[in-house]
Amino acid sequence: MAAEALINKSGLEAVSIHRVAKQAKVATGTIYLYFKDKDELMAELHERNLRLFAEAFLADVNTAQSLQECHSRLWLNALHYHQENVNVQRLWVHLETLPKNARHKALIQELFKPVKLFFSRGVEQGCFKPLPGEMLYALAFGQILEICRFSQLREANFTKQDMDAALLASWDAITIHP
Amino acid sequence: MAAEALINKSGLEAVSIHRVAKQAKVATGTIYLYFKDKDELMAELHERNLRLFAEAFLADVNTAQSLQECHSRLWLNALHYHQENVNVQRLWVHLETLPKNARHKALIQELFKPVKLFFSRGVEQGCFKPLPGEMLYALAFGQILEICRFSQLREANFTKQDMDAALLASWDAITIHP
Amino acid sequence: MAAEALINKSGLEAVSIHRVAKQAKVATGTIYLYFKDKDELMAELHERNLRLFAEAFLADVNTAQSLQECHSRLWLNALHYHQENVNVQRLWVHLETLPKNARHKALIQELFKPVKLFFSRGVEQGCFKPLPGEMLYALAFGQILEICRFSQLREANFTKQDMDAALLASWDAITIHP
Amino acid sequence: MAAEALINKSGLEAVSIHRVAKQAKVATGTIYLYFKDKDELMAELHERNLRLFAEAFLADVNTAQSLQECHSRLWLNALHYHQENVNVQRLWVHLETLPKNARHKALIQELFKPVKLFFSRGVEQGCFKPLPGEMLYALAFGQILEICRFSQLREANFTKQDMDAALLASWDAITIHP
DNA sequence: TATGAATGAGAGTTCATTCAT
DNA sequence: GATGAATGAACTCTCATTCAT
Repeated sequence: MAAEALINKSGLEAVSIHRVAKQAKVATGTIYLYFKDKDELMAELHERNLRLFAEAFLADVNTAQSLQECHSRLWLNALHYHQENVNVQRLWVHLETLPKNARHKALIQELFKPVKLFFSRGVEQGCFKPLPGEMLYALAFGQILEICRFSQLREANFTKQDMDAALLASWDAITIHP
Repeated sequence: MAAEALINKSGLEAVSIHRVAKQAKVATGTIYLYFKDKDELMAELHERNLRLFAEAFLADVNTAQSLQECHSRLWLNALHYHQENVNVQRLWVHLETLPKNARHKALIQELFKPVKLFFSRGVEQGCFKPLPGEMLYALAFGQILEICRFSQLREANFTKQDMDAALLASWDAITIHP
Repeated sequence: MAAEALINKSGLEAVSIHRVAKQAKVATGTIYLYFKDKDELMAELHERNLRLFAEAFLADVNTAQSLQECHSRLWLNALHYHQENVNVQRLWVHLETLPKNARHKALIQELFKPVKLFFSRGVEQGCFKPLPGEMLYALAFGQILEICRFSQLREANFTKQDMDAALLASWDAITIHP
Repeated sequence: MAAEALINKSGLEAVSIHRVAKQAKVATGTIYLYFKDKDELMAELHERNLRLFAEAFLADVNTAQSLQECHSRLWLNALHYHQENVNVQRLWVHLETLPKNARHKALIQELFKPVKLFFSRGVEQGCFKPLPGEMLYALAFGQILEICRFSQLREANFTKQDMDAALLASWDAITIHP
């Protein structure tokens, strides 16, 4: 989508219908044949981003793998995605304030169902803490955005070892300890 | 500050100089007596927010307390702050893309120095994982924003027990395990 | 052009984008479809004025005419133009302070080439003083603006004879005397 | 006057009451104790400029000198003044469109009386063309602004000889030829 | 007299949206 | 379906002017 190129090039503020049309090499009015208004365009952009993230997040993850292997892949996938798509964060934060329609929530449910299953599997096996899936998600992956922010703002330069330790810490956070 | 009320009322987009002036019950031009331009207004708003957050975050925390007690208070302070100041997140993400000036970074360093000390104390005592302060920060508190997001979007209703477990998980994430 | 009408009606200060749009009976934004910004609008206005002046100045002047006939027509043309376009002077003075781009200077060179040729012809024939074209221009036509100013401000009412004498004086100024 | 410094520093557009007050190291309101409004301030600025110009114009000119000596001094005085006070031209053009009050006209009459006398003396002696003083003024000095404009815009570099010739041409313009 | 904070109209400019072609 | 000129409200910012102190 053309709007995406714009965001990555010049930031969220640069997204105007005019510029999106120019980038997509169509006329201004044409945009309105495909989207009711700018909000809808942004919502679909968000949906697209969610799909892309889900795809990247779940890449090479399957039920045949051990819990820890799954966790490790998910965590690293999320890390790499956010490291490479810095502007997406801003878009998310921006769009998440819009009134969520049911369709949207259903999509999220569907996209992240495998993650939910992964967590419930872990809980059933007595490996993960007995908590709701959303909470385990937050505990397991919530640090990633923060880590990326520190890296991006050059307030910290984390080493490979630091990252490995973070991955392990994420595992420590969700698993049961003696 | 009037701009704050607006953000909490109608979101970041609603912050126009006109509206800020109206909210503050002054004329448009008056704003420009106190701020060079909108960027400065937003930057000072950010600074103010940082201070307020730091204050709330560090409330009732002192070096006489045990590491775990400190951690517990910090975590709960952060949680409550974010639960009560939902829109602040969006402001932060917005403002963090602006070019950070040195003054800004210095402020952050200063405000969060006690947190840094807390982490280095824990590392020295062999209790926390030997990682940079920023990483421990991300591991200990990074889930909080995510937890709040889930709560706010009503995608999950966490119980008191869930929250306690999350606090413990945060502790698990940063401490060394046998 | 609508901006022109405004200048003639209410002076240079009255030229605001809003008013120009109103005069032209279009919306404000429409102006910006045709001009990048106000500077460009003013620059094109200036260019237009230069062309109109050059056209009026050179009307009915050709190389078949004697030097004195040429001079006489040029002088009267300039006089009539300035008498009928009083506000143009102000616009010129205003615009001449803007940084002149190369395109602008080239236009002036081109528009007034015939005048330059006229002066160099006169110099070659030993009739005009051997001076640069610009100087001869100033000597031959520089009084006209001043004459118009006096007339306009009603500080003097010149007769037809006065004007004829001024034309002759202009000729005296540039020609060689025994 | 403080406004003058501003004009010479940053041009006519930079003259705002705020800046004038700052330059003069008084409060904004203080300006309004001495001037009814901005128009009056500008009018007095104009008056001041007229006085300064008249003074410079008439420097070292007296009735004991020959007509040609007088003319020569006046012409050179005017030239030097305009060469050194480029911004004044713009101010004049700007202010001359304001409605001239009687006081203003009287001042001009008074300031330039010696020039008028000079011209009438020349006419009486049969040396100058029998024309109104204003016309002779235009013929004798009207080229100067044009010469300065060419010089300033670097469209021409006049030599000392060119200038001398221009002075002579001015004399030729106003005197009677056999 | 002198101050300077406050005013609010109006400047230039952008942009989501419409509609005749 | 597709166009893109036109719209006009809303934006940021400036400035002559006022008035309580």
